[in-house]
Amino acid sequence: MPFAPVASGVSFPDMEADILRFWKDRDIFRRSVRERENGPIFTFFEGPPTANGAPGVHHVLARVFKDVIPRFKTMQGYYVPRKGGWDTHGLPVELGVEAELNLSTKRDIEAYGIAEFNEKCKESVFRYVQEWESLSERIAFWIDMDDPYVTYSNEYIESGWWIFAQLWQKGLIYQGYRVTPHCPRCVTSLSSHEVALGYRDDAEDPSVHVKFRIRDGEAFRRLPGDDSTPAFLLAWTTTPWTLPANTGLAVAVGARYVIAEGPWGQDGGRERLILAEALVDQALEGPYEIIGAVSGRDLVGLTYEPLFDYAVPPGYAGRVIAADFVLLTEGTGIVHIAPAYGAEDLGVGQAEGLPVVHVVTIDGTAADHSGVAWSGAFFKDADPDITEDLRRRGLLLRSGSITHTYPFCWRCDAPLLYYAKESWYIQTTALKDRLISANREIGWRPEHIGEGRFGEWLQNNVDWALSRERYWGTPIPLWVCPGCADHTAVGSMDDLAGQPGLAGYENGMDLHRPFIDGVTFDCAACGGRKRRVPEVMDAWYDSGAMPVAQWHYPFENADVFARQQTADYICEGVDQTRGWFYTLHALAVLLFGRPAYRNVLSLGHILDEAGEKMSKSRGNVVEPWEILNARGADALRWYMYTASSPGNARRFSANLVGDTVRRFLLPLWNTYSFFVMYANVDGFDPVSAPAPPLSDRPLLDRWLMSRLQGVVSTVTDAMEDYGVMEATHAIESFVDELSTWYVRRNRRRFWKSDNDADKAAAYHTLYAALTTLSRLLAPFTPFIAEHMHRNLVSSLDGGEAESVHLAAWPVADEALRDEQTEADVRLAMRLSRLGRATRDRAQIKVRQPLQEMLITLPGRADRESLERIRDQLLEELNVKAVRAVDDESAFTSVRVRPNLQNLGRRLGGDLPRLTARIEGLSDAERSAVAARARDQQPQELAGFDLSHEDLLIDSSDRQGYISGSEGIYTVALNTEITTLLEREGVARELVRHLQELRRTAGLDVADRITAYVSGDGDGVAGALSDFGDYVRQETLSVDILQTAPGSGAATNTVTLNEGTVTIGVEKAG
RNA sequence: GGGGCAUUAGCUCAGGUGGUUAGAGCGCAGUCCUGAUAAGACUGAGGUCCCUGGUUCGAGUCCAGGAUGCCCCA
Repeated sequence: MPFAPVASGVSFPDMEADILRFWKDRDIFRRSVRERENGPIFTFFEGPPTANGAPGVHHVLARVFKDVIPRFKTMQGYYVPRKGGWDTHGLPVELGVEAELNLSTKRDIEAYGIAEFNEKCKESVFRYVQEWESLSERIAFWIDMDDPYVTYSNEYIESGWWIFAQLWQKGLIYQGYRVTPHCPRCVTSLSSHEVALGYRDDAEDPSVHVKFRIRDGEAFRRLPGDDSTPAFLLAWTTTPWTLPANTGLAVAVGARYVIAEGPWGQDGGRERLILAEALVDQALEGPYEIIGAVSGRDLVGLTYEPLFDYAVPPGYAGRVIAADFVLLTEGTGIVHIAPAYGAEDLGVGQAEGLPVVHVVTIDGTAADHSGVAWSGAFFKDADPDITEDLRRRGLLLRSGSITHTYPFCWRCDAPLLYYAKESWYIQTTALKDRLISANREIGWRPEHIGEGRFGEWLQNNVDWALSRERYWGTPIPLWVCPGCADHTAVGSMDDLAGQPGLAGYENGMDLHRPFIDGVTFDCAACGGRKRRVPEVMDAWYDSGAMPVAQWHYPFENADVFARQQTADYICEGVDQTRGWFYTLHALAVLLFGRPAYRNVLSLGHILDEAGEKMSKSRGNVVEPWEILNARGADALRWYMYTASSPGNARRFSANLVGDTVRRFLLPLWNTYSFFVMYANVDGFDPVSAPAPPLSDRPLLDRWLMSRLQGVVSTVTDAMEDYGVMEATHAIESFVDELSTWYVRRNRRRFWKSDNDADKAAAYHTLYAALTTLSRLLAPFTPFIAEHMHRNLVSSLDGGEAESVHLAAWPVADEALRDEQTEADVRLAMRLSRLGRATRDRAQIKVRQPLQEMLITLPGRADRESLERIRDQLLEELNVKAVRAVDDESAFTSVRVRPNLQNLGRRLGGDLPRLTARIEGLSDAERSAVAARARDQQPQELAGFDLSHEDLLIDSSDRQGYISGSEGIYTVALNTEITTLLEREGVARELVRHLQELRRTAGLDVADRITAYVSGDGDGVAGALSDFGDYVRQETLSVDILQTAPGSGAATNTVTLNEGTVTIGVEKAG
């Protein structure tokens, strides 16, 4: 037997386990990479996961898409090294450990000990590494996990330091403020995720309208109204405690503002208030008059008296600035800006040069100022005092309270505040233009991310705040002198080791906090002692540093880095747009002036069946192992590739993967199993058996080979454009046609007893399709592809690759393309479908032969096609003849009747004259009349003027025919069943029942038998007298006895032609 | 509040550059075929292509506005 038997019932998970063992034993992954070492390089970057949680099905999505492109490129001959990695730093890791140790504040952590805390973090990040590795292996995500990069390693950190020093030298690092959500009780910043946990919809806060007095000056005097009437800018806020920190007011330049005058002074004196026209009715009450209007643009530059002067710089004048976030739907259209307490405030404040003024300390209490009543009060508790103070001074127009959404700490329930802290920044805005132009060199899938989500993000680029006042991260390598504030950016360990007066440093020491904090050295400028700044890097910095740091560049691997510094392909979830996709891009552009990757596939999220995001807290996470154990990795992979465009969010459930098995994998496997079964019976050897030239093979063989080339080229083109879904859909429809048309139509060629050229052609054709398919499938369903390849190709003599993953990607042979043949077969399939539908309607089963099928074929090309596919139609539809006709008149007749309801009353006794005329119409006349009527044209008949409503037109199948149509094609079956046809039908029924019995009796397909047929009804006898030879031949019967079955025979009773018949089979001789 | 995406059959989703009759799988109903057999095939029912306008000879597709959902950012 040339091939190992392939059972049609298969357990994909078991099969895959065998393949996994084979890959491991024969080191296939490593070899697939190494054997291409001299090919052109194709660089893949792994966006590393954090192994402090178990991988879910969404990780499978990312990993199978990461996997498929490198596999494809490898087969195309590229060298595709795939270095794995682990992301290990960051706040989520710290939070996990905090929860475990029951710590809730930074004070707690420091009391616990930074060294011990970081040790716990380090332990936690590999807690699930085993799980990640085994899942990756199980889904056949091929990545080098033996030598991964680990972001906490000293080497990785050192490369990060080098990058930082580079940026420092380019002058791209500076210190500024950054606003973060802050919990005053825990004294810690919260991540956005944590903030989201604590929103409350029913938070009650003050709502106050306050008046900022405009300073005298040129702009003031240009305002409408009397200069002697004081003028104020009216602003609204829900956080009175931030008012002492106000340093600006923002307006919308495009909006109209009005000057209202009314008795708002302390003693009822007249005052002017400026506010947005659209909000006058909302904001003002009581008598007032509008005395003029100005545009927002005109207000910009006005200066005003601060409400409080104790915190702002001495003599400070507030300034009106423009901002695009000013709303005209609530408030006054003039927004109070306190840069220390709002991200937008800080952003616009920095752009406009407003000072950052703090009036609250880090633990949430109002800063001490002499003479300030609320000194030391909790910030929220200061609101009434501040409001009252403003009222006393006549600076409050209204006060009340509102209920709105406000965030609270998810741990301790304290109200959060947005708080500006000193932070280190990378000045990405300095290279904004290059960031944008470099983005145009990147191929985005889906395309819209590049222009949309990512492009917009770059357009609105703000500097990257990269420091965190945390513990478990890459320490910022910046040492500062407390005396003269001189900074040293350390770019390597050698750099550090070479500093003058170094203390606390040891070779090979852990570079993390707290150890690195103890390293000090002398300040060259003033002789002071330089200490490291306390912050660590944002963990995103680690991720963006990965192209450099994974190789410990520039300290090692300069050659490797030179070849692999730009990725040809990366792939992650769409949530990485402003994460990894951005940090990679930013650092590469800043350091090297070029993009970090050429192509990026951004994946949509996986939702549950109800369209809800999967999350642990919702409890709707699908466990990947359940699916893998039940259906296998190929099924899950194929599902991921085919189910939806990869960039779209997709609803997921385990059932859908089961559909994949039924729809695709099983038909594929059955086709493969079919081939092996017969090839083994016949001892077919693809190497030694002569292959008839393709031109000598039957139409369907040429069709299949042509289709195959088409699929190869479609899949190749799609994959080169990262169109995984398009590629897999093309394969899917090919497999469908292979299984439901080629194999089904050609079964007989495989099991007939002649070992002729026709059979050889069939074997070679199907063999070529299956082996090419195995290579096309290799990147997508690596297991089944491997099984097919190992069994069909590697098993042969002749040095073929022992793994499909070491084989070459197929190249389409255009010479085998044959458009005409493909069109022929398309027509055959279409007409067959139509014929079957018509039989269905006629209630005549396919096993009953019919005399003739007529087909209307309008075009000459189709008529020529018909000649080539006639045999297929005869067999497929079980008719004796197929005939093309010009139109439907051969099998339908048009009927024209007078509409008696209309005509009866009108014509009365003349009616019979018309009726006679209509009945006497010739076929041609009748058609013409019907055509005019259908066209809603009036016409004259037998002297009567008739509208189209006076005639009833319908058509019906002619006696003995039944027809059906689809598009431009109509077929009609001659339904007359002659005695001979009926007998042939019975014979075929008999054959089927005997075959069925053969199988249930466990006979081999090659066994010869004696058959018994007995029972009432003479249909059987008639059928056997006319078609006995046929029955014998089909069932391999030596003899058919019309008697009760012998005692050794397997028997069955069947209903045949409405009679009950007993049949039996028995192995002959 | 800003940006992005999605909305097509009961469900999950396809539908380059506008073009004859909008498709697939699942599910449902009914058949068929079977020397691939615990497979397979076919047919049928099922559609306001989210809504409203516009451009066009022609719109599921392009444009504008709106609705709903999801994501990112505030």
